[in-house]
Amino acid sequence: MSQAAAHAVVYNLNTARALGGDRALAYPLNAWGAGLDEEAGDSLGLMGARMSFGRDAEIFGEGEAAEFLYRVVSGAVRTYRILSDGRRQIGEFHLPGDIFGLEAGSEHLMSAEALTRTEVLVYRRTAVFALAVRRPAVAQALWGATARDLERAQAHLMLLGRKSACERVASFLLALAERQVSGSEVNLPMSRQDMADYLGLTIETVSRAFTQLQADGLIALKGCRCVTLRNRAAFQALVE
Amino acid sequence: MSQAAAHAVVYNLNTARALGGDRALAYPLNAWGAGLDEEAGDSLGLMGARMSFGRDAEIFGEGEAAEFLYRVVSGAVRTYRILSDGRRQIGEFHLPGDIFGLEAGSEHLMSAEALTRTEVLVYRRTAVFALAVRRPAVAQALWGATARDLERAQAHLMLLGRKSACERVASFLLALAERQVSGSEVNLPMSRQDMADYLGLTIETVSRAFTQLQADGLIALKGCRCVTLRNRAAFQALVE
DNA sequence: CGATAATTTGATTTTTCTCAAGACGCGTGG
DNA sequence: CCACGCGTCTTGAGAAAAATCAAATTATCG
Repeated sequence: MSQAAAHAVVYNLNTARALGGDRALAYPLNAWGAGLDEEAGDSLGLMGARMSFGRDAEIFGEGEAAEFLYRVVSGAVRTYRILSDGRRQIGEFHLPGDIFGLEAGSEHLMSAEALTRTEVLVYRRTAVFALAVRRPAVAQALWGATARDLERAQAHLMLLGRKSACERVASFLLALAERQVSGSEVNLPMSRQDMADYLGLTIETVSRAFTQLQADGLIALKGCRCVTLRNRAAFQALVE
Repeated sequence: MSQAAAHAVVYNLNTARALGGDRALAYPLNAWGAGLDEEAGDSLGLMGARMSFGRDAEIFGEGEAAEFLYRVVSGAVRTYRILSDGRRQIGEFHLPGDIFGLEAGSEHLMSAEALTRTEVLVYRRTAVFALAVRRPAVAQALWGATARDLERAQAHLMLLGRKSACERVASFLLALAERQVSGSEVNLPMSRQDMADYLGLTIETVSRAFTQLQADGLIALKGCRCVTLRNRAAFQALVE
């Protein structure tokens, strides 16, 4: 995020709910434990500043102070790290409803960029933490968001450790389908390169996996950014 | 955990601090944010039941109800999942001071086993959550433990995605060294197979990486469970 | 419609896995 | 104290998977 943009956010959050706009939110923060559907979002008493980012715009960078928490309203976000020799590992893709930017320490350990034009709600970290002290519901929501991030990172680990290229791509598509509302038609907001960097593969290997899955009748492609999952059972078998 | 053992724990926790034994604790739960050293452990007002597990004993299994949180007192723990065809992916190794068993949902998504004879403190999940509602320090500690778990899972992801076998092993050794108090001498509580299943490699490849690192003068082996890290600078370069 | 970027496909090389055998370490029992 | 046996670790050779390098094809956007 640029310094100017960051300061704008500070101003907005400090001037208390100046911006509104929490109404379109699809997935609320959740309470302790398994109550993932509870409408706790509106009870937070916090209203994020709305910000908008263009395609490939940086939302925050590795090493920056972790001043804010973010919730995706529309669009999609990738968080990633770059190794010294330029290799990139994408940690997670964040879709509408997801919270990102949570850090144990005071600095961001990853960078975040918008995949496409993306709107986020921005919450001041200190404000959220301060409120959490007074309101258990906020503390619960904060923990729940973090625990779900952890769960997703662990699922990602299972992909990278011991799966073949085809299995990784298939698992990825299935997980994406389950996060999107649509039925068996999945829209891919990310490029093949993004997928490759998420799955620990090269772009060519990802492409070949798509070709293979198509040949096996597991998917159909309507352009390279739209996939239909056929034969969900075979998918589950490949993925498990 | 056996049913008998689980019930014993329920009993102990329900009968309020019957067991004591929190005094030897090395690393407390921490507060919001970066205050990792804060002595918040004693302020929790929760006293875990102490349990002991032998080598390879199951602490909990995938799919079981997540009734408890665990803190390692001594020994070491692996959490893992088994894929349908028998491949095992280790999610994390937990050393003394670490909290494990945190779940967003109500079921454990991984299994946990003791690597060696291991002592843990066991906290009833519902008790911790109930206390967190009344005491912000407990909520903070809970969030901090979860956020650090997330951080570690993300670091693990960076290892698996885009690194060579040697880089993975070197990164692993360095991370382990940084978690242990000792200087450059690292004790390995896990087998080569455990490391392989953590790093997404085969046991042979891990062994060859050790041989390579030794040939390059980056490590020295005193038996296969004790490694000395020479040339920390070269390590950092290999790892970054 | 044309230019440019993204994706797919092909040929070859590198890395890691697999299968096999040998060495080492460790605990047990003589 | 030493020999034996068993499990773990290391080493080797060949096979498989994915990476790399290169080119063709397809999508995207002005």
